[in-house]
Amino acid sequence: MEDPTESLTSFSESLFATSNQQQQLGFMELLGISGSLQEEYYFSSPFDSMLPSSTTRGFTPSMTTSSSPAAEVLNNGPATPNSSSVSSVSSGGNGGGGAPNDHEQTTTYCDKSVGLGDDEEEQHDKTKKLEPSLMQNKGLLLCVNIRFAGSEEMIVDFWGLCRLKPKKTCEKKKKEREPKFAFMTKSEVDHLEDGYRWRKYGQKAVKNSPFPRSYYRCTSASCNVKKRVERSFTDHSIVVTTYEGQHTHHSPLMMPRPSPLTSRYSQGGSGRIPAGGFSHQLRTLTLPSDQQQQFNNFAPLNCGGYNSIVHTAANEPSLRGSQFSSRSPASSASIRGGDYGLLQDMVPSTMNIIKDES
DNA sequence: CGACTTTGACCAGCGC
DNA sequence: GCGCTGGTCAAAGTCG
Repeated sequence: MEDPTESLTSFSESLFATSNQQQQLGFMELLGISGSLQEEYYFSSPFDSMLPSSTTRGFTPSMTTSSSPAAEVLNNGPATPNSSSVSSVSSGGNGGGGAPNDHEQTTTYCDKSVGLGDDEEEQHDKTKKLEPSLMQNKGLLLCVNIRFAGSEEMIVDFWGLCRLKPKKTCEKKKKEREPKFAFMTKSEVDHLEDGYRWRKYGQKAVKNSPFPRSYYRCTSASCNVKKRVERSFTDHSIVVTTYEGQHTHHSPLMMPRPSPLTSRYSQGGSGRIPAGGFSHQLRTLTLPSDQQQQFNNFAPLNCGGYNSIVHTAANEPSLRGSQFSSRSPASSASIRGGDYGLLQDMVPSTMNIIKDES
């Protein structure tokens, strides 16, 4: 059976890597991250998308495999206690010089569920009770591989960005919450070092999962950022980290290790977090024009100078049943400096975001 | 001794 | 109203 993580990774890559057009799209525009977001955003679980399409609102991928020298496998070495032991397939390009992969995946997405308009959504809600996880899965939008630096190479997958529309019945009741962003990380360690200091304040057993969920709070006095860490019950190697809120301070563990790549980004940074203060590299992402439009259609909000991308992709024929061929060697896109600064608020600072300049 | 983790208790939201 | 679940609190324990 195909590894669902890999398959979804493949999909996400293909989303960005299928065109020769070099249109660039800011990463945070893709994410729709902004400090003034009023809704909760999630990166949906890939496994939600693997659920039967009759109940899933995400893509329903089907896959084939074939050989491709352009693909690569990362981090096949033994696990280290503090690093990922598992890796998913990354797209081609230099990407750190991984070995060629054995197979390429061509992913076909029958995203009948993606693109539900609000009306359609409501109709859907009326007729079918959805699991909470499925509710989050209103469209797989984005998946980015991030690698840890050096020997602690790791792949982090950003899964589809979804908007969780609050139920109308509880709109008034629910207290306003900070925007949430979830990251799925293949890792053996639950609590990934992300440059900030966290204090664990709770742990709860999760329903339908043998793994407990841990609750952390940023130890900075004025910072009320929280994060939840739990393991995916469908793939125990995946750690789901959900961040809530935005840091009001710089990373206390930030170690300035400027590199040519990071210094480049530091020039265009937002100033939010000094780009040179991280050893990040950005893997460029390119979105073909039609797909960029697709992502732009996910962006009804324009907050803080960033066009957020979250939107139901209603009536988007470009994604319906579209077939993406991954491992395009021409894959690249850019994450602009300002977006990058915001990204660093979200992404563990020990991760390297691979910049693919091929 | 301070910072952090552990863990049981408590509370609120939600569905039935 | 009741029970389930998620989220948080706080006392106790651990560690450097």
